[in-house]
Amino acid sequence: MHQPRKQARQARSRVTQTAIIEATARLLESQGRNGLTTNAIAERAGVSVGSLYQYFPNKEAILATLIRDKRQKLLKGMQQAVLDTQDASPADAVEALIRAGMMHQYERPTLAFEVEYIEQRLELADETAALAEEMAQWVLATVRRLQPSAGLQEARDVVAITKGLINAAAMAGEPDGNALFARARRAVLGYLSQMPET
Amino acid sequence: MHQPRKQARQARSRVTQTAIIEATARLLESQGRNGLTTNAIAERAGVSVGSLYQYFPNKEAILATLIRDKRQKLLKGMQQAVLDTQDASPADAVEALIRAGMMHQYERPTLAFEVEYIEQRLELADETAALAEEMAQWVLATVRRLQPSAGLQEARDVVAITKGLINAAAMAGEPDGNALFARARRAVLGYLSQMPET
DNA sequence: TTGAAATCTGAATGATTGCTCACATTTCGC
DNA sequence: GCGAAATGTGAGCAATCATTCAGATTTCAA
Repeated sequence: MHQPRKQARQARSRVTQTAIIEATARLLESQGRNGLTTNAIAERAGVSVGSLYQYFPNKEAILATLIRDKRQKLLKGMQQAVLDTQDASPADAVEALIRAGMMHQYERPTLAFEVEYIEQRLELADETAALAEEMAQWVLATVRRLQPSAGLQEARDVVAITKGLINAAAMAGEPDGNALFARARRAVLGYLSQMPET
Repeated sequence: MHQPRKQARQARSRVTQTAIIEATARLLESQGRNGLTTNAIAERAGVSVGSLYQYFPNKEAILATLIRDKRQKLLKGMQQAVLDTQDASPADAVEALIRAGMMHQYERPTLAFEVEYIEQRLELADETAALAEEMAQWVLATVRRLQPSAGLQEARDVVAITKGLINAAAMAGEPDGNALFARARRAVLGYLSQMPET
């Protein structure tokens, strides 16, 4: 039984690794989980099947890595937006956060949807939940500047609402990211403005 | 080559047909698209594999039928809600519509999510888009009573926002449908209240 | 009661796919 | 340059799965 290679020492191995992940992403976008065979990944990445197993113990691990990468980048982008707007007005801060999160996903909306679907059925559930919770915390911090009575549930809802809009736009093949952003902004600000007073 | 049976004449055949569809739904809920093999469907339905092919030309056709059924029921439920609230206040009408659509999906939220995923990658795209558009029209009619300036895009967004909240709740295993409804109501009414004045 | 149509059965088939392994090629410190 | 470590190769194995088909069982009109 092959153990995946412990450490990549040469530059070319990192190139291969990246190629595999990117090939996986592209195949997911174009074919969904159906066309995603190990042979297809290898071909698309321009390497042989064997190479996949030098870096990943199995197909699921490739997906897991891809998903982790995506999630990590999304989180970083949102953190950055929060930090960048500490001196801005609350409304601007919320806007920037939406824009950061939304645009990040909107760059590859189909991929974002696939990733979300796969996450559910992978052993990543716990890990993903933890990351989602951290994301909700950052959202909460910003949202509270606008609506101090907001709680974690509201933060999660803001994320959910945004995701819903992105997915719908992706399925409809909607091209205009800015129009989408404007509507997401309305949805989020509208939701927050309806918070029960207490 | 087997042609799927043209017409079911005996009662037992309808029982079998229903059992196959329901078994497919249950498997989707519990295992996702992975565990969904024809043999598993047959076993769960308490029939033999051969029987599947008496009623469906292939596996995809089973899924297509399931999806069509679900969509049809959802549409009917929402139409009913609209008709039932023609004399009610605009706010109540919107509420009833949300409740009808949301609760229908929330009964089996995991299945709803799977169905939505599969729809995308099946040849149902056009058919589904048509149904979605019809749904949007019904939503629009009701939403306009509250916000006359609303257009088709807003109606679609209302649906998307609600879907986003349902999916998030499903993934989190949220048990309280009523709390979810309250938040969906806030989100939708909030979104509509932020409509640009014109 | 009977026989033809309807329905059901499940082992067998062929295609697909995840993964392995024995070997080839490339890199790099010395 | 040299050799060992790192990296890459791809035909082929074993498992899985959608689908078929020849025949068994059930239904029902006459």
